[in-house]
Amino acid sequence: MTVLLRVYNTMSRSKEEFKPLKEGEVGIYCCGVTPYNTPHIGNARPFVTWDVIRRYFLKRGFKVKYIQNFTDVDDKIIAAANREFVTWKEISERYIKSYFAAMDALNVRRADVYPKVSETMPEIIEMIKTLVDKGFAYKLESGDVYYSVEKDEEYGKLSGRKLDDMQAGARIEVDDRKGHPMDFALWKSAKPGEPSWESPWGAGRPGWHIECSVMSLKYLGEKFDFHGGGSDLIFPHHENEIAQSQAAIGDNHSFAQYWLHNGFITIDNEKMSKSAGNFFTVEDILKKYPGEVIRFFLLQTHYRSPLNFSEDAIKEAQTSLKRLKNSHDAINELAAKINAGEVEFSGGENSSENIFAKAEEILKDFNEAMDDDFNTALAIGKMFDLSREINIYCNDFINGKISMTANDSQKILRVQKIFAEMAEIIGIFEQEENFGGNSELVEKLMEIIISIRQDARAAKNWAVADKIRDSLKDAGVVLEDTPQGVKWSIQ
RNA sequence: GGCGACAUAGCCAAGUGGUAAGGCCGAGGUCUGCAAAACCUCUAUCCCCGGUCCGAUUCCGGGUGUCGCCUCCA
Repeated sequence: MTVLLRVYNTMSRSKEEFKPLKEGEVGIYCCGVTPYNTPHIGNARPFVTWDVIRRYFLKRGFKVKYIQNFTDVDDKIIAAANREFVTWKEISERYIKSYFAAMDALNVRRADVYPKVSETMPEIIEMIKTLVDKGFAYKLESGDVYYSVEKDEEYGKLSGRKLDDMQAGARIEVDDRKGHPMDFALWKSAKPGEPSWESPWGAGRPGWHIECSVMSLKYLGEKFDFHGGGSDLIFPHHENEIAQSQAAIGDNHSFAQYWLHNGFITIDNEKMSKSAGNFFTVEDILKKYPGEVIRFFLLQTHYRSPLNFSEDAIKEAQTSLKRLKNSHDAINELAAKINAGEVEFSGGENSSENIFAKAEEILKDFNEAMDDDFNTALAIGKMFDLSREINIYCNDFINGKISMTANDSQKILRVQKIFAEMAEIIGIFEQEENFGGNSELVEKLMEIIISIRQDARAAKNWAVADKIRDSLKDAGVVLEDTPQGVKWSIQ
């Protein structure tokens, strides 16, 4: 297996050739969410990105192990619980559910494991103990345990900063009990009313960062291939993870080999964030647009680029996705006819030659685009190229301009497969259309309406025919009069 | 103050040392009872100034602008 795949590694700030640690296998750790409220579209971007990356590796024959955590013990969860007079567990469970609902809508496949902080306590305590024993961490009177950044010569290597250059305390008050202003908490002593776990340093809970070090080690080992997340996690989160993990393991080349970070979603070109209040939840967008459209919107831009969210932008994504969908439907219909033996073959023609050759070439280009740091924007562009070829062929065939031999039909089936393969990696056209209730009933009603309209058309009663079509359109149902009869679809 | 990213047509967005994918919108045409869908045609010298090079949008330097990280954050 020689896959020449290049990825942009934040650690080196350049594209590197991907070499799996184990031939044919990929281990991925993507930082998950802190479940304290419903996910917004910016939160969703890394998960859609990694979903595509995973699909691509699987398609290329890799065995993929994909881990994504839930940080279910956290200040904000506790704060939310206190506000609502419920337990932290209730809050985290509620928003984990809401997270999964959003991901299902976006057609994001489940990770292999979703470890939680609350279920990884013994291992977390174990690693902190190791860090204290090795002298990388120290305990305060209060029971808090801190990681000492000065003990780590390489601290700052991911984010490219030096301790001296950072303006610690510029925006937040420095806790002067700490040895160095940048030292960060591994273990926080329990305050009254907070959830806590027993530890060698007294009752408390883990600090942020340590959970990801522990969980990745637990499920992927000391070395694994990819670690991902949003760019805002580069510092301090991932920097601190590296510090902890490498100190604990005692090897500066352990932990993740490639660091991939996605750009932000913006609103009016400003970062979307919960604290700034300028966000759109996935749930809200879903009220107006299918999850597939949101997913497609995210993937039309390269994952490292910023992506500005707006109603117009998502509308455009919907329109262009429809274009691909039309081709998808057209080629599938033709393939179904071939498979059902409904296509009459005639000799002599070689109608599929052109589209077949182009499809194979486009698939190659598509894969090359994905090989180049998962360039979904380019890859999707290739899909549009094939889409045009499919439209031309299907139209010509339907209009009787061309015919097929048995050999052509096999090539057309291959073209259909190629288009489907690309769609599968992007993750579109996999969700059932929502008929908004009893689809059987809707089918029947539409049959009746269309038949009445056809009678009107036969009688050249255009006023009635057009009124039916226009009214349906207002209701979100589109009618198309084609040579093969009337087609309808829900907008 | 430190570090970093980006700047491509009306809009969105790829990309390459040898004059620039794709999508949306718009215009014209074909098809249609009219539409819709689809197809065809048309719409850019890539922020500014230097430098390297036979040649730069692509490399280097400077400038301007926008954004991000240095606090929780995807």
